[in-house]
Amino acid sequence: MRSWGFGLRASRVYGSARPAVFSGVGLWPGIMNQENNLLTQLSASLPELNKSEAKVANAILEDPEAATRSSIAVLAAAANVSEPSVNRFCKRFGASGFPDFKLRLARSLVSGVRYISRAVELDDDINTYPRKLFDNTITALMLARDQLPLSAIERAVDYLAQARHLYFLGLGTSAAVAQDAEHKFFRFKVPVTTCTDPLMHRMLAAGGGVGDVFFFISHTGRTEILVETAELARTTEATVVSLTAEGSPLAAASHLSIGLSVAENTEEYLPMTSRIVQLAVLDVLATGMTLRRGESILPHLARIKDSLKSTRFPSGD
Amino acid sequence: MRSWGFGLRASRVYGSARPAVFSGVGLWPGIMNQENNLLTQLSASLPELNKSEAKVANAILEDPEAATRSSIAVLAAAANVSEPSVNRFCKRFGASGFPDFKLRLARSLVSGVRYISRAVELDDDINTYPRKLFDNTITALMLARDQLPLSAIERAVDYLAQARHLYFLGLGTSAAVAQDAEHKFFRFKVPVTTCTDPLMHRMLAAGGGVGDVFFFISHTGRTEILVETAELARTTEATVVSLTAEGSPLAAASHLSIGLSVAENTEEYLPMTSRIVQLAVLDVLATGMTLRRGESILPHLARIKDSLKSTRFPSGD
DNA sequence: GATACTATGTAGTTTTATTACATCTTATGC
DNA sequence: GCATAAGATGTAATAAAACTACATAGTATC
Repeated sequence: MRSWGFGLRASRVYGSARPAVFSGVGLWPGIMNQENNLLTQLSASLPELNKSEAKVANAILEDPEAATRSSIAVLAAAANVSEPSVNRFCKRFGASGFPDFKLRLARSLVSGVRYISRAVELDDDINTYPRKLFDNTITALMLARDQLPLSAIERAVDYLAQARHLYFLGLGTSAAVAQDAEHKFFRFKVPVTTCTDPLMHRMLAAGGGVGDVFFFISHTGRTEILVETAELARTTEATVVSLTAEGSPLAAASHLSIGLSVAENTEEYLPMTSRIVQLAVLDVLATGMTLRRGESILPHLARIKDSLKSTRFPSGD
Repeated sequence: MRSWGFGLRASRVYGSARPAVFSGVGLWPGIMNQENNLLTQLSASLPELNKSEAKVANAILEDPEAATRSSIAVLAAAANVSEPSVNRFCKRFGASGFPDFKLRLARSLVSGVRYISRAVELDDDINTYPRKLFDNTITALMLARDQLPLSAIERAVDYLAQARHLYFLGLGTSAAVAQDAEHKFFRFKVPVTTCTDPLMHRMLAAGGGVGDVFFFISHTGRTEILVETAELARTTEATVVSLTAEGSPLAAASHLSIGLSVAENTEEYLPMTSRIVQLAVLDVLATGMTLRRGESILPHLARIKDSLKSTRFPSGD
């Protein structure tokens, strides 16, 4: 018998039934993450299933919505298996039977990420591709959330909170992320510098001193000029922090690296999910800084926010 | 007979059945808002129901979770009514029968608790606040995904695809979003201009002509200078598109508005979720444009992507 | 108080799901 | 390469659940 890949194995003590693939219980009702989403489980355990079970799984993945409305007979016919096979399939996934399984499936469909194969196809239309893209982004965020290097984040907040001058440096798509960071961190009464000129980067890095924090942002972590700038900054008294791919040259060049492992679909031509995850992490850092500063910073933040009021048309609410 | 409060009345033409209390159909399955949440409906129509139906409704409201797991017999017993009464009850609420009703109920339960945003508290620690922030972002994306104004998006893609020159204009946090958009849309061989200087905005807008598309990005849609610029652009032959709050002055000033209703937590001092949703929508637009251009654009996109290779340290994979 | 209509329940029917068991398939040891 | 055993899958019978037609009880109205 094959191993299950999650450390579960068949125990032959209690009878001849195969082990449940998953019997996960939600944290609390309504909150779903990738791990307890039925569809995700289904496609994840696809290779571990035997022939007829795989047929059922595929039939469900094909049109999960329809599956929730079908009777066991209809689904069995769609999958080309017998009704008991469907029933066994349901039990393997922790359900008490087919109706229970349908219920779980229905729940997963609501909050879950619908499409398992998420690449946009050339013949997708307006009803499919926006959803796929959102689902990809959501999935990436869920993944990142669950793999967040919390200790690195905590240390990064330490550095940021103590910084006398912040530099956010990024190129290409990451330049926009750096700009966003600037718009966030200037609120903490720290001078923030962002720029996209790599020569300027070098000069800033060369002039780094105590209290300066150079924060590098790069999806790949392999852009030569950026890595060189980071190395240059490290020869000074400044602190070098990076938000980049785990184990990349840029990460190696930094005092502290917040390692992300966002798998940007290599088939995609447009950078999508990685920068959104970066932004979310920067939100975390900025919030961490707010918490570090304590209540005293709140009036200051409020003042900054209110300063924009007079530039706006009054709103109804 | 009393009126139902939604303009529905009993029509005695087609037989003696009482009218359905609600036969709302979601845009597509999985989309729920307060109005078509079954529990909300249930308690709302409680006074309109007759005795046994009210008993059933109460039994369900008492423990909706249990109701989704019960058989019709169990629920009938719990409500002290007969099974057909439960069945009729289900049909009155638009379901095809009891199983269908349970399915809808299960979905409602998920979506009911789903849209709770969890605010960060001052005493949150590293184990709680990053997760809260990610969850809030994910929730915002799910909400946006489910309320995406698809027809507006489709029309926006039309405009963008036909544009001879694109201008992405935004201020503050939205400036970073505009910059990101520039980094995406230049790939389609269209001249793209972004800038953050409002005087420059005005001059650009004043010079708008046929084929120019001004794309305004603003969370509130109420920033005066931006709205004025949009109005100015509209006096020219250019097309004005906006990605902003539904029903805002900026939306009104535009030929086409992609209306978002991201409820940025007003207690928050840092802009967070709104810009991420904006970015995701821009991803959708860029993808829509790719699809519109068809296969022929792919080599071009690949060339642009490959152009960066030589700037990077070689990677293992 | 009779009438007509609505509401609710009973009993039977149909549909759906589950179980027990038989058959076929696949892996393994000799 | 065959025998054996374990597993996988289907068949058929059974049980459970849901639904329908119809009967009866309740209620409002004249």
